[in-house]
Amino acid sequence: MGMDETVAIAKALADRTRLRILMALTGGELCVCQIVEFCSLAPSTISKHLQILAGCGLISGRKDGRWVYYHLSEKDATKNVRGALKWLRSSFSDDAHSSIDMKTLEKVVAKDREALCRSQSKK
Amino acid sequence: MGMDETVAIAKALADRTRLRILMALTGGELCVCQIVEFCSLAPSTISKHLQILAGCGLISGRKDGRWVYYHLSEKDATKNVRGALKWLRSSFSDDAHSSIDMKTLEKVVAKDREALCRSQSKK
DNA sequence: TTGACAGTTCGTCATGTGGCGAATTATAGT
DNA sequence: ACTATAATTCGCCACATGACGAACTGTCAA
Repeated sequence: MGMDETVAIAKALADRTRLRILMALTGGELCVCQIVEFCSLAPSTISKHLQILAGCGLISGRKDGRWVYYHLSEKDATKNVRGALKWLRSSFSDDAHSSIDMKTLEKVVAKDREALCRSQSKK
Repeated sequence: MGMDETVAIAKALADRTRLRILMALTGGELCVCQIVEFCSLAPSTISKHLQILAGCGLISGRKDGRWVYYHLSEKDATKNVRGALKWLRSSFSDDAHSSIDMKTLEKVVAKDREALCRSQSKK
């Protein structure tokens, strides 16, 4: 506990891509391939971001077969993490751009998950 | 407004020195030379940190003669900044290390301000 | 007006960070 | 067992960041 934890959390939040991931996860858990599609970045890049977010407890992963689903930490999180997520939620709620981004997300979620993964492997 | 502001705030918080400055300022405004002493870093380094914190509205400066005093933003801050500061306050309050740091700060504040500046110019 | 000095800005350097593709790991289907 | 594939890890590169000292700016005192 202490300042180092706070620095780690702030570092995790100090990146646009990671904030977009967290914002996307406010709608519920997502598969890695969905996050990759949403962010339009390489799977290796997204995986690294997810490790950073999970490393300080902001998100948690759940493995289901070949797929891994990530979700925001809730009750299980430290008080510090919960405070950070609370700030983020209020920040997103008065963010005009978020709503545009959320539409992008809806399109991704609407796609069939298997078709999505197949389309990624073609690249 | 929006995500860019949130990223800027998070970047500003993503550094141990800047967090220590913010923590110190929770006790009220401080002169730059006091912050320099508290952090044990070069004035140019501290100045840069203060510009970053002020740049996203977390702190404000007040010039008084040759001295500049910085303080945490309050009512004048955006909702986003106020949310971030609220998170930080709760974070500092359960930080065991903060109390040690605050004693360091007390010693700095206890020193005569002019004597402090003189001792710095000797270096 | 000249000198001293608080603070900022500038130039430089070492280190940290985000991006990608290639290689690796683990799981599902044939 | 073998192949395909979701995800992670590794190695690399370009760029951002934090540190310093030197130079600059503005203000007070002699």
